[in-house]
Amino acid sequence: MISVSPFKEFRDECETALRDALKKMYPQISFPPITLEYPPSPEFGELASSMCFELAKQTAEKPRKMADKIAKAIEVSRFPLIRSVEAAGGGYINFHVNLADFFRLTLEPARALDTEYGYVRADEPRKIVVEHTSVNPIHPIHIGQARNPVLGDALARILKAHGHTVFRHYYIDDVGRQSAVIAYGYEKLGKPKPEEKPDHLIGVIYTITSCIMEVHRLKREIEQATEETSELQKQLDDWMSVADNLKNKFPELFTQLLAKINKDENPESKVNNLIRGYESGEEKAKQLIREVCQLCMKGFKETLSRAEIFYDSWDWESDVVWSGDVVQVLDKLKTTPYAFQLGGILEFDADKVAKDLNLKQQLGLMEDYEVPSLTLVRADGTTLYTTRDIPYSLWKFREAERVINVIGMEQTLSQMQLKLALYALGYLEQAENLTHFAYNLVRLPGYRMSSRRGRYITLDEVMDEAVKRAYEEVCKRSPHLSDEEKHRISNFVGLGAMKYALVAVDPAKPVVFTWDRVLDFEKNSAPYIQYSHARACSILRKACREPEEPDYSLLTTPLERDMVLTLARFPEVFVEAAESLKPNVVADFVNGLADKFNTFYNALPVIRAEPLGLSDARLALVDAARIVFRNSLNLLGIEAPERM
RNA sequence: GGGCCCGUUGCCUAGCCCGGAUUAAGGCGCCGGCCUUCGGAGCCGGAGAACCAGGGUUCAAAUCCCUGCGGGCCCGCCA
Repeated sequence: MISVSPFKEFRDECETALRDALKKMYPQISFPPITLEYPPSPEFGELASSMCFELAKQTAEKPRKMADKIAKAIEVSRFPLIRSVEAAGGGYINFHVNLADFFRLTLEPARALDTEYGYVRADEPRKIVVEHTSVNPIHPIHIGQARNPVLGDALARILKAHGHTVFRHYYIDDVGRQSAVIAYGYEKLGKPKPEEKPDHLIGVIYTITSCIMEVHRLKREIEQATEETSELQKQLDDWMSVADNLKNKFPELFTQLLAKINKDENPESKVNNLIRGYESGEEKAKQLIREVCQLCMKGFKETLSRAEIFYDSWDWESDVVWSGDVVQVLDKLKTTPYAFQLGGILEFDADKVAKDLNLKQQLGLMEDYEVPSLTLVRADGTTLYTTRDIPYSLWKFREAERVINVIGMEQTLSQMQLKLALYALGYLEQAENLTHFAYNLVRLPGYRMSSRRGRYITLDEVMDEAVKRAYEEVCKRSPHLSDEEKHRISNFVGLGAMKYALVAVDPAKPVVFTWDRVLDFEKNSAPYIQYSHARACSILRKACREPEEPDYSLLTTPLERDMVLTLARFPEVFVEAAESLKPNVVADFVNGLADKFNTFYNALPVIRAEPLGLSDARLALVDAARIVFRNSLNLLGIEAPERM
């Protein structure tokens, strides 16, 4: 029987030992579940308990005295992995692991399980949909949005490794107003054929069209206003300066579009007609909008596959609408007490659902907080984004028991309303298994990205720049390589650096984008970890032998102890990342492993170590490290190269 | 007005959910070392310095609770 999670075996032994000793020495007291923590220093062992501080109150003893009695009561000989137990400090109980056995218990399974090491299976494997990216097909994917696919992809990989069946879905939002705007501009220009990446052209047309329309609308509003117009005037000035900017950057397109749009008496109503037509399935609108969106999606697929991020399903929002499911859901909602008419529109009373089903605490809300209601249907009969998201969520639940939506945290409210709508419809299980995986925005220094203003850095640009910088590094560091080799290396180094920068930070924290931050090649970066992996591979390659007779008792330095402990904890770290949906935990872990590995590498010889038993033990250690590097990087969607 | 999230050194980040032991841990930057030894995208050493503030709970608080302050986001017939 090989150990799937070596450190957990030791932990389990310590827990049992402690529990038994407590029961034996203090049968009269009640105690909570055993907890163990990592001691701050090796002299305190590998695991420690501070339970005596709390429990000593029940017996009116000094914590230290209690700890002494318990430590003495533990029969170490019953537990193969526990070398010794002692009381320490004011009342700690410290457990020391039997190092030589523990090394064997860690290194052998790691090497035997190889590509599976660390990937502990979930107790109950489930079918899970991870919906991510879902960038609107109206402009190129920009760096702010790129945090989404990188996180979503890592999440999907982690859950899959945890034994779940994972489906990665991209939701193509083609029904909203923004699609009608781009379609309108695209048609006005005579459906131009893109010469470069189609999503870039679409982005320019969208920005110009929406800017011109915004200026139109504001001018009209100012004309018709009966009161104060200074606020509107300010907005108008703002948009006029955006317009100037666009005119300078894209003079031809801008002039053409302006002339064409100005011919329309009321561009706004043309766009509204398109929205209505598309939603109700009019052939002409269908053809036009699908064409623009397809064109843009072609560009997206290019970008995403370059980033090595792939999907199992591309879901068109319009298909949800045309299937009739939106109408069906609305009809059903109308029969509940939670839908009501308000001056020609249909509203959803999210707060009433939360109250009736007593969900506020569960949703993390104060009892007196009133959840805003949600508009389901406009006065003209068309639906809104969140409305359509209700049947779409049910689609996703058709193939999965759990749905994770990777969506920016600015959508927290609408995601909550969506969940409440599922409750209102009686889909309790689905509502409970719907998770909003929220992440914070990526900002440019000084201002927020705005796709409507054409103010963004595209993911394509970031990848180009990343690879370009990586190429310069490769040329500096490995001038002897062939140019083809240099390009291959700079590709995975650049992309890795970018992904790592986006996945390594707690998603709840905002990221300010700077090139230096994203394209880091030093410590605490993907290239640093890739390099460590390549170094490990290099040693194994040069050793030209298998570690056939490792003598683990010869691994006696603190560096070796640290490394093995880290390798042994990988399965536990993985489980935490998978169960609490924290890809950044993996990034943090593997970076720490690289630190330890490089220190070890620098301080101790492996191949030439004497005697052979020691050399073999260190080789096994390096091999296990190589495996953990690779398996960790795989979870993050970052390549683990054998040379670089 | 209400809600959610964030606040750790000159800058960036980990630790917070689940409170524990010495000196709060790393990276960037700064200073000084290390290539006749398995790959210097590395290693070793040094200087420096921080848990937003104030209360509370506790034997013990960066971590839990309360009140403020600062920043971001949301509260739309946008997505």
